Amino acid sequence: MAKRPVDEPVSRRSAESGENLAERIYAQLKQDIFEFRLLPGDRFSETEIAERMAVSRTPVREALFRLQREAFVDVLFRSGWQVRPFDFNYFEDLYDVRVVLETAAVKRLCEQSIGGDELDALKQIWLVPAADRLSDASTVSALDERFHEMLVEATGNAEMARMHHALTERMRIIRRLDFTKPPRIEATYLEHGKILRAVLQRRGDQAQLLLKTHIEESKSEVRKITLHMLHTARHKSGQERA
Amino acid sequence: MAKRPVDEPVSRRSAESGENLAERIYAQLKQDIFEFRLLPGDRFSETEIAERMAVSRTPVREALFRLQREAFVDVLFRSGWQVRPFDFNYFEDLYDVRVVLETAAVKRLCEQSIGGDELDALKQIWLVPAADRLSDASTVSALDERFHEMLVEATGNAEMARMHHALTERMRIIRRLDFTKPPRIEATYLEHGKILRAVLQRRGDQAQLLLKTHIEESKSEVRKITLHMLHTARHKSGQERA
DNA sequence: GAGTACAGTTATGTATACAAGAAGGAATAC
DNA sequence: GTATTCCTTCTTGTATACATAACTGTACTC
Repeated sequence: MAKRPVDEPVSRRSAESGENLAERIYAQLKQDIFEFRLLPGDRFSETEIAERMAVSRTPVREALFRLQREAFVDVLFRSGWQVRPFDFNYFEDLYDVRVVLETAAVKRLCEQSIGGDELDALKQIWLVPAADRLSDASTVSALDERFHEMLVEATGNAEMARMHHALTERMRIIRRLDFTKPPRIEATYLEHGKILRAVLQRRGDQAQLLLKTHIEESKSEVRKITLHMLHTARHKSGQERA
Repeated sequence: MAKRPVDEPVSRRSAESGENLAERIYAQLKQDIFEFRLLPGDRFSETEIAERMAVSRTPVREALFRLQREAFVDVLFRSGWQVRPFDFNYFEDLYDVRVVLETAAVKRLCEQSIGGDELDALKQIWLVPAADRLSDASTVSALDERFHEMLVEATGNAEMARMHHALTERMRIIRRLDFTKPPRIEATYLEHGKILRAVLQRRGDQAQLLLKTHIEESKSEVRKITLHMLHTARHKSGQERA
């Protein structure tokens, strides 16, 4: 698409790292939030970010506005920016929206017998012998995200998939904390397997119930463990900085 | 060049309307799209908008990026901006998402007997004698939007309401075209009344079915009439410009 | 006459300059 | 010691300058 110039003196840098600065800074900041280098409640200024990333304020502002729209940060009128503080009600609402979207998706999958490709792909990952299961927390966490996203994608509704993906991104920060303990990973394999089998057998009601229970379990787990995990993360991040 | 606004002092206006320029330009551009002063497929540049609104490119770009994220416009790499062309599959997907969110909402309203205040307010509007009904297309169109939004808001899930509101905004351009004919208005009163009564009687299944049918009817109506309406709107807008 | 090369125009992306207001600290009055 | 006032500093919002690449039309070559 983008035509390559014959010689590449300056355009090499932009080609390497994501086409434009604003995009790169957006991704970097989001990663900083996900990995608790920027903590909920932390305040910072545009200049500060710009200097750290060695760019001007322009792309930084563009990235920040995008993060603001996605509810990761708030701008305080002429008084800097802030990583949005934890709000459990907010996350619980998001979990409920996920229940709505995903149960609607599996209902459609069962009733219309569609999404064969996506379901096959999921089988390869989740319906495997116990010995073949993965155990790395961050890997399983990513697979978990994909499991739920693909259920929605399988319906073929691109806009619903897009909205669900946005939800997933917004919840990642809190969902990661849920995957630090092996029992949680094991339970995930068990429950995803059950849901998947129900969908493959086109048992809509059962699939919906299993899925709803599964998500609401995560929801309650999260509320239990988050405060402690956040403090740990905060501490660890503090050490890394020093 | 853009230093001195022709119509009004820019500082006064910003104090009056919304504190900052980017917000104002965002609203103005969105309105231009809704009212077909900017037509799907139209191309324009940042400078062009900036000069017309008598501001610099900075707030214009901010507004455009927001509109881009909300799927109203596309940026063509170093080749200007474009009002997103009509895509019926896209709008159909949005209608389906609305079905999912709103049926889930009324289900919850019926099962948990919540949202009394919102339902009361809706009663005042939709369950009135035929003589008291409104007939102005744009008024009824706005009330129609609020009807569906309030069903979702009544569940108390702020994030679901926010997502639904975003959907409503994205669909407004096409939904307006649906309300130009009196029969459509009458049908809306009838169907909203039925849905509302079912919800008030906590008959969940019936309410869901009525709502689903109601939305899908709009969806099919829209696909039928849009092309013609769009041409009319394009013509009218051309006359206004000349 | 057709195709290609080249330069001028114009687009967005990025950096920088400037404006206005909020926050915080120091100094002063009591 | 306490409260208040002013001033410095730092913040975001906006305007402008500059960089780079794509498009377009023209002139030239074959």
